[in-house]
Amino acid sequence: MKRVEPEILTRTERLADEIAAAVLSGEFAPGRRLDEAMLAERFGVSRTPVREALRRLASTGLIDLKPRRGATVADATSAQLETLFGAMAEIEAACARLAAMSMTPIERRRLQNLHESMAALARRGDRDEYAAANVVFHACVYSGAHNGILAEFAGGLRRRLAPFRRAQFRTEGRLARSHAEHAVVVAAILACDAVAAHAAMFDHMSLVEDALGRLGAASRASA
Amino acid sequence: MKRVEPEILTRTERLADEIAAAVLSGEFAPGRRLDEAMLAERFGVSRTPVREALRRLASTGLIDLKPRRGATVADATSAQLETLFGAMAEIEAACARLAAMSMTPIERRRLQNLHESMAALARRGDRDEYAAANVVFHACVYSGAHNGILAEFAGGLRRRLAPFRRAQFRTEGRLARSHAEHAVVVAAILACDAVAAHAAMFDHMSLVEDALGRLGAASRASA
DNA sequence: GATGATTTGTACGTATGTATA
DNA sequence: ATATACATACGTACAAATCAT
Repeated sequence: MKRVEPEILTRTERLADEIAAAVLSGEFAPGRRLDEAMLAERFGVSRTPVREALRRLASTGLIDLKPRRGATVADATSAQLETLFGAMAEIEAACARLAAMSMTPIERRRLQNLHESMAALARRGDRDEYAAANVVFHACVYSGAHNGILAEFAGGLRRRLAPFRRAQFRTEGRLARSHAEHAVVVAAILACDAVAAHAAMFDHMSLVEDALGRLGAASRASA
Repeated sequence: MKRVEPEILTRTERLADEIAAAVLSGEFAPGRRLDEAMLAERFGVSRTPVREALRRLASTGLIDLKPRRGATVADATSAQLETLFGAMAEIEAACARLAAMSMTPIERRRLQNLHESMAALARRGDRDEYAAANVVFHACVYSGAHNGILAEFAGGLRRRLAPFRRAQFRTEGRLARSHAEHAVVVAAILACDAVAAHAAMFDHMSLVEDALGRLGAASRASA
């Protein structure tokens, strides 16, 4: 059996995840200055991966980055972040719609099997395994849409938002809810119901945005 | 009076622009490997700004970047026309959906005025003027969606498809039909009917594809 | 399948620009 | 306003992984 690619994570990527988690947990408050030396020491790496992680996070809008003036934690209300999540929801929903219409029987079967195998992971609460399987799940939908351009867009957005998505599975009960939402998506796709697939996927993606919205509201309230 | 910030450009940013220009001009063909040392020598800088420029370009989707395997120019131009048009239809439809929900009264008014002014152009059969106005019309919908990322995607697709779209308004009666289709889109957006706006725009874009499909079939038949 | 060449990932030093006293 | 301190942008060296032979 062919294994999915082993998901190589470079130090920069892990760092980006950790910094994002620190920001989302509120440890690094909005407006706080993030200087490279501090981050390097704190996470036990040199400044090079720190720099690259900061660039990556800046592209998602999580932090602001000005030349020669360093990085600060962006206001969680940053329009860019909201925009990214909104675009992601739209494009994933479009992929689900197309997938419902044009997936082959084999692709449908594969999606179903994958979804069922994820039930065990959700029950076990195995966050890492579930997160990995989740990536495959969504990739299935992309490829099932049979549109390389949309898949490319979706993949690009997913990469940009990866730190938030990984952090998200840390919240309690998220796995079970995610799996339940997937079930609705899968049912609609298997039933070839394009409208329902669109709606189900849109809902699923919107919940991530909700979590972030609550975070932003909380930090605004405390200010 | 406060001046806008003087826009300091770091070496990395200038490099990203130059590399992007080389890719878009076709000098760096899709699929081509972009190794850091080559780029560094060619543009007369060290590898550090090259690396950061590549990270930045990867986040826009212009190049592919895999850990330990380097960068390649994203294979976008090899994608089939059908896929491009399909993606375009989906994204335009998504923009129309969002626009129906979130356009401001002023934006709605502007869209309506523009649409009405295009009626005269369609009646006169002024293809060039109509085509120009058509670009503005769709740009209105993008900006009305209030999502910069989707607008960016839509604009990029429109640019890529521009050569194919130019021919389309030559078809007899196409102007009148286009305007009639726009009318449905505008009505749905003004009525804040998200579902109808999505459907109307999707139809509109699909018909464009159809027209081109017939054109392609005709040229193939004559070959 | 092993080995060497090439290229990326990482560490760290230096210079320049920014902010502060 | 000038100087001082400090953080960033860039350059370079080394290590590790990939690929070509």
